[in-house]
Parts: sequence; structure tokens; C-alpha cells
Amino acid sequence: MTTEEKIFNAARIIFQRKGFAGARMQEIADEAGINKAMLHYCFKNKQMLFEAVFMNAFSQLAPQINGIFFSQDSLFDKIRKFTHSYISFVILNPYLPAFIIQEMNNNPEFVMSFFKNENRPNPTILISQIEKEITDGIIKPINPKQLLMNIISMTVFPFAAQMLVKGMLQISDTEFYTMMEERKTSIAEQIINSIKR
Amino acid sequence: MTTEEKIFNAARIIFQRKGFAGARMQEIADEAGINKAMLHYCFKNKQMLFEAVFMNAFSQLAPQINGIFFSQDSLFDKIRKFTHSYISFVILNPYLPAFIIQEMNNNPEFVMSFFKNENRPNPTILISQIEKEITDGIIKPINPKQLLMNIISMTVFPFAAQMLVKGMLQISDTEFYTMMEERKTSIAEQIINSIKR
DNA sequence: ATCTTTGTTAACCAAATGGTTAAACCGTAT
DNA sequence: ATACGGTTTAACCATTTGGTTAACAAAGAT
Repeated sequence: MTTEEKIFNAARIIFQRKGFAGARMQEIADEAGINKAMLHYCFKNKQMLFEAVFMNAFSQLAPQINGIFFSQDSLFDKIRKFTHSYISFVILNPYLPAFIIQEMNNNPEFVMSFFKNENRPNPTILISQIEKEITDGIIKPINPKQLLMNIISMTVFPFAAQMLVKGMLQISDTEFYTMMEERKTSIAEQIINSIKR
Repeated sequence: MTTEEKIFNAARIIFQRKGFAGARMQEIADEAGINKAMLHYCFKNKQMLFEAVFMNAFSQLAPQINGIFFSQDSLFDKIRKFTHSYISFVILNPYLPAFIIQEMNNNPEFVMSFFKNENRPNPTILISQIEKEITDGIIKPINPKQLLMNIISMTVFPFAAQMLVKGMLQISDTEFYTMMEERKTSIAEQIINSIKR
């Protein structure tokens, strides 16, 4: 593993654990097992290092979301595949959602630029598909954006608010994990149930 | 307004905007329009000031959630009332959810103590009610905790991840607000639809 | 062999930041 | 009026923090 990779991985761990403001360059250097000056040698400054980490995190997560937007499946299959693959991915990267949401809220201006990128999640196709399935009588009338928000909410929230959820429902890490496994399929069925005619 | 109140309000604004690590004592003093030394005169130190703000925020939000747990209504009515009253409240305090979730993730140990409090949200009654309505054949079988998670997710997530949602769906502040108003009733109907026999 | 480029470090620096202090201010009881 | 209590401030302090520098090592290139 190159030094740059060591730094990057260390930075990802620390930034995801403490956020941009809470992370210390020295801590990242320690985690990487190298001298602090190397951070600035490889990544100009804290902001650049952070942007590299955030950009990477976001570009890992975005395709997971894009999956639902660009396939050829029926709406129901899209929902099933999305929740399943997204939760599978996030179980392996449980800190990503909270990290992205936190930094996005703390850094709106910088981060909104991501959504002008061509690679950004683009829901327009899915929205027109929903509208079509409504007029075709396959599903009940619903505001497509609200439906989309419901899907994302049920999928992402438990991870983003992990501590809150665990504390409120008084569940352990393993029980949480079990529930997330169950959600891979249960969310989809729940949503489909609520909209199918 | 007393000086202590001025400080507290300023601290709430700054902490909610930047989080504990990102907030600067000087910034809070400026926002309050007083000298920095007063912060330490009224609230010992940054940690104490933060805990006062967080405690207050949490104790405002908790009763909103407790509402759903301790009423005598039917499950469907509980869901309707909860989503409506919770969203109404959060529209007036749109930064609360993100703030609480963020600090809860960054500060698990300190914050988990809240859930040992007697005043904590306690879902056991609601969970047994759900179990009862399942055996009574009023609703379809479902893991009660999953159902609860769904309700909370759909209600809280759009606020917690406001920037993400706005960026992804490409909606303005006003459109966001309109959608949240719509959600006051639509979430409940959505969920009820998905579980009623 | 030696020069040059790249990688790496210890020591250092200036600014920022949380916190302190001692003096000033101000209403009020004597 | 004055002495006294709590309140407020300007100036100050110690530490932390992001960032720099200059020397050193290692690996090719000549």
C-alpha cells in the first residue's frame, strides 16, 4: 500500500468518525503511521484531503442510488433491487450515510456542487416511470417525489441515525444487523403493498 | 431577555449550524452580542454550554416522539397523529433532527446516557399494541420494530438529510416546504395502506 | 561515483481557540 | 455618599492546530 493510500484510508476513518471540524491532522497522521508533514506533501491541506475522502465516499454511494434510476425493470422490481443492493452495500460501509449527510448539512455550498455533476443521481426517468404506472392503473396515485422520498428514507435513515435508533428501540449491534438484513426485502414489500392497486 | 438566555439562544443557533466541534466560542459570543468571558461566567465551559443546548433540544423532541407511545388511540390514529404533530413541530425547528443525529453519532457514550433517563422514548407499549392488532387481524403481520422504524424514517429523514434530499430531487426551499406539508397526512395514509388488511 | 528527483522526518511557526484575570460598571442597601 | 454584590468587559494566557521549512534518506539517471 502506497503512502498516499495509507493516508487516504486513515483520513477516511478519522473524517467519518469525527467529521471535518472534529478531525485532527495529527490524528490522521498517527492512524496512518506516518509523519504529519506527509499529509501536506501528498494532499496540499486539510480541505483537499477532506474533499478527496468525501468525493470518494460520495462517488461510491451515488452509483448505488443511480442503480434505481437507470435500469429497465418494472417499478416494483426497481424498488426490490434498490433496497436490497443499497442495504447490502451500506451494511459494509455503515458510516457512509451519516458522514455524507452530516458534511452536506455543514457544508452546503461546497457540496451542492456535486449535484451539478453529470454523474449525479438523476431521478427524472424514475419519476416519469412512476407517473406512467399511475396512468396505466398499475399503482395508486401518489406524488412521485414523495414515493421516492419514502423509499430513500426507509432505506437510509436507520443507518444515518444508527445511534438514535439503537437507543430508542434499545437494541444491540447484532440485533440491529439482523433487522437490517430483514429490511433488505421487507421495505420493498411494504412500499409495494402501499401503492399497488 | 436575560444574558443567559441570549447566550443560550446564540449557542443553539451556532451549535445547530456547525456542530460541537465546528462551533467557536467567539462566534457564539458575537451572535449573542456579548463578551466571550460571559460564556464562561454563565456556563463554565464549552462542554457545559453544549450539553445545555443539546439537552434542551432533545427534551423538546422527545415528547413529540413520546406522544405516539402513550396515547389511548387506535394504531391508525396514533400513526396519523404522530406524523402530523411531529412534522408540524419539526417544520418550526428544521435543524433539530440533523443536529441531534450528528452529535449522537459523534458522541455516542455521552448521549447514550439519555436513553437511560426515565423520560426517554419508550416504545414497548406501542410494540405490544401492534402485536395485539396483528393477532386481532386488524393489520397484516409485521415486525413491530420494523414498522416503528419505517414511521420514524419517513418522518424524520427528509429533515435530517435536507441538503441531500433537496440536491437529489432538485427542489427549492419552498417546494421542500410544500412537500413536507403534504407529508403531514400522506405518510400516515401510505403506512396504513401498507399494513391494513 | 555523483547528481537529481522523490519521499520522509523532526523541528519549528503563526494563527486560532478555549479559558482566565483583574479591573470597571452598576444597581441597591446602608 | 458609599460600600457592596453581582454583572460585564478588555486584555491576557496556554495550548492546540494547521501548516512550513530545512535537513536527510533513497532511488534512479548521467
